Parts: sequence; structure tokens; C-alpha cells
Amino acid sequence: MAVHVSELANIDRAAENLGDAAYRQMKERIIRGVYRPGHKLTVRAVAQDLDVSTTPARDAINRLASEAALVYAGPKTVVVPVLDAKALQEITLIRLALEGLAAQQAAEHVVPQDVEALRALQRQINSALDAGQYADALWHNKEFHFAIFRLARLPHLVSMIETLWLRIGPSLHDLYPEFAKERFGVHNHEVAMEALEERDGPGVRAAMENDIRDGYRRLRRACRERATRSAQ
Amino acid sequence: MAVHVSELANIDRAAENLGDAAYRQMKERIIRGVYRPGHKLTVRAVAQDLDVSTTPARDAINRLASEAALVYAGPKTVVVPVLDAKALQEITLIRLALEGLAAQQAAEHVVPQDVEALRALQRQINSALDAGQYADALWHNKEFHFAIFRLARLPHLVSMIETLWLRIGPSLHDLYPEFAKERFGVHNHEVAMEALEERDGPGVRAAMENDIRDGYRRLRRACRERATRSAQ
DNA sequence: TTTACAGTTTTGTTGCAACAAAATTATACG
DNA sequence: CGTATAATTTTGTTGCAACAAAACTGTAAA
Repeated sequence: MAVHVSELANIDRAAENLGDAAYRQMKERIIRGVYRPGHKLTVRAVAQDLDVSTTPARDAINRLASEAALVYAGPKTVVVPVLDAKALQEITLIRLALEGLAAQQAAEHVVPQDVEALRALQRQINSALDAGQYADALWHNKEFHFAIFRLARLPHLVSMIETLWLRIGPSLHDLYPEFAKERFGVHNHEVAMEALEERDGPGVRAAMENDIRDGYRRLRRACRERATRSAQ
Repeated sequence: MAVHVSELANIDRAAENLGDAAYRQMKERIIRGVYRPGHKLTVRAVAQDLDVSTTPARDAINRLASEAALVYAGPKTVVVPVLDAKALQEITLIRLALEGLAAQQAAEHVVPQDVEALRALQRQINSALDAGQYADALWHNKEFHFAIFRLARLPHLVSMIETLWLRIGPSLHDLYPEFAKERFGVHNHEVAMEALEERDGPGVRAAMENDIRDGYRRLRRACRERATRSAQ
């Protein structure tokens, strides 16, 4: 078994076992929006999908469930979570606290070439948006945010933030047409990069908090529209 | 399998399986300081301790490791973590962000009888300190803090804070003689309760942040003394 | 059409054995 | 005595079968 808290270096990482591999693959699928909210996951189905036996599949599902990346809809049914307004609000509050902290700390360690790497990521986001490839845009957006978080050099913090993204990931993808239409985040990202260049911690924090709040407002609106539509 | 994110209500919680029971027992043992930092945990030993087969024992260990309540010292060796100065500092930063948020939000929902319950917990802490029962004092101290956190009505947040306490728990107990000598936290707790009575969110946050910082300074000092002692 | 119920299928859990790899101990050598 | 090496034990992993419980499906009654 390898390192369980991702981003946590310094421990001698051994060869990954099947359970870890299954976990990693499932995590990527969830964050990429392969599974829609409400989708039911069974041990045997996952085992077949990933071509492993039930034990590693069960390991992966259990681990994702314990991180609330999957939730129990019944005693024997794990599903991809469907975020309601209350959960979305709570996760946003936690994101503001943790990602704000990471953003601010990032300014303590940033060097010019980090900002250059961020600009490259931003170009990838823009290209994807131009091409209408919204799933790619969301992926690059995630990369952009985590590139900043990693600058904070706080591995525990980064892995905790990751679990939060895992919880909203499916809903984000479920709504992404509405989401990407408005060229999300571009301005906030520009501000964040400028603040990083000036090593202005509070400035980076403010930009990233703005980005979270903007995303929250769009997600909440989409949630409500979805709710009223299904209520008809 | 029951609810994995503790404090997360609304899901119909089914009968707990052996893996969950093992996880819960191990968690309590860790937070109560039964296992010292550095203690090695094996699947078969845990299985024997808890009188279950290897499967639930493995489940519990894996889950605790994925929460960083246990860490890998080698590819096949999980141990109770030994906090170094850097990890202690990072966890303290995260605690300030999350527990500060929970404390502030607690003021939004508090009612007088909540404060009365807190006063009862504080009396238990004081009694334990008077009697020199430091392990009990630490336990009641934990109850006091989490009684406040739960007032925030943010279950995801509470469970994330719980994982942080799980990470420092063993080191706290390892050092508790030095820790309890100074009647930790009593004043901060009093201030927190007064602020709660006045529904003063920032006041509650400040008191709890103070408590975290005080604890951090003591833990860091004890860590350093321990380090210099072992270096001789 | 909806609801209640019985039968059927699916599903998670649990324990276990075999295996490979790591950790530990014993041994021999410098 | 310390260190490198080999032998031995311990350990995590993996797959699987049996079991109980839940989920599902079809059926019949209101």
C-alpha cells in the first residue's frame, strides 16, 4: 500500500497495490465527471470495470465513501452524491477557509517560473473554452487551482482540499454547459497571478475566494433551475 | 456499512458492520492515547485485539491510514504518527482555519441551554484536573470543543476537524504530563462561553483560536525538549 | 393508476488460504 | 565488536466462496 494522503511526500512510497490503483482511477473518473450524481456503484461492477477482483474494488469504494466522495443511499447502496443547496453551501464555506489559507500561503513560496507555469495553464483553459471543450476546460481549471495550492507547501492541506473538490466534482460536470458559458474564472485567475507576482498573500486569497464565490453562485443557480424543472 | 462521514445525519444509518466497529474502536483508542506515537499496527494483531477476522481489521487500518490518523513507515508497516515540528505547524494552521470557522458559526445557532451544557463539561474538566486525572481532562476537553463545533450545524466541517484531532491525539497524550500541569485552556473556555452567550461569533472564534495557539506553543515546546533529550 | 406483497436476484460482508514481499533474526565475515 | 549477508518469520494483499440482507421485479388487490 502506498501513501494514502496524496501529496504527502517524504514517506518512502512503495509500489502501489491494486486497491490504491482502483482508488486513483475511480477518483479521476469522479472528478472528470464520468459518473453522474445519483449513479449507483457496486463492488462487482467496479471490479469488472477495472479488471480486478472484488477486494480492491471494495477497498476503493470504501475509501471514497469514507471521504464522502461517495455516499450511502441505503445500507447496501453507494451512489455518487447529489449535492443539495445546504451541502453545497457548507462545502463552499469550508473551501473558502481552506483554499483561502492555501492561496495566501502560496505567496510565501512563489517564484517567477511558478507564475509562468500558471500562465501556461491559463492558456490551456482559454483554448479549451474557445474550442467549446468544456470538460477539458474544467480539468485545466482544476490543475490551475491546485498548482497554486501546492505552492503553499502544505501537503495535508492540499489533500484535504482535494477531498472537497471530489465532493462537488460530479455536480459540477452535471451542470457544466450552464457553467462554462460565462467564461468562468478568467478574470479572477488573472488577478491571482498578478498578486502572486507581487507576493501579495491577502491579494491571492481575495482573488481565489472571489473565484469560489462566483462558482458557488452559478452552481446554486443551476441547482435551483434543475430543482424547479424536475418539480414540474 | 453505515455512515462513513461521522456526524452526517439524514442518511438512514443501518446496522454497523464489523469494519466500522473496528474503525470506531481504533479511533477511540488512538484519541485516548492507548497507542503511543511510533507504535506499529499489524492487521493480525488488530484482528486479535478486537476479536474479528483480518478483513474488518484491515478495513479499519486502511481507513485510518487514508485519513492520516495512521501513517506508513515502510511499505508494509503502519504506525501511529510521530508529529514533527513541521507537521504540527501545518495541522495547527488548518485547525485555526476550520475550528475558527466552526466556532464563529456556532454563535449563529447557540441557545442558553447549550451554554449550560458547556459549563457542565467545563466542571468535568476542572474536576479531572483537580484529581490529577489528566487523561480524563483531555477527554473532557475534547468533548467541550466538539460540543461547540456541533453547534455550527455543519456536519462535514465537524468530521474534518475530527480527523485533525485524530492526528495530534497520540502526541498530545504522549506529552500530557507537561501539558496538563498548567491548567490548559480554562480561561479561553470561559471567554468562549461568555461570547457564546452574547452570540458574538468573532468573539467565540478569537477565544478558540487562542486556545489552539496556546496548545500549539506548549506542544511545540514539549516536542523540542523531547528532541533535545533524545539527541543526547 | 397506485399500493402492498411475495419471490427472485443482486449485493456487501466476512473469513480464509495461498502467495509474494518485507521485516526480522541468525549467522558469518571483516 | 560492528557489519554485511543469508535464513526465517511475519505481514499485507488478493481472490474467492458462502451467507445474510437488501434491492429489485412481477403480481395481485384496491
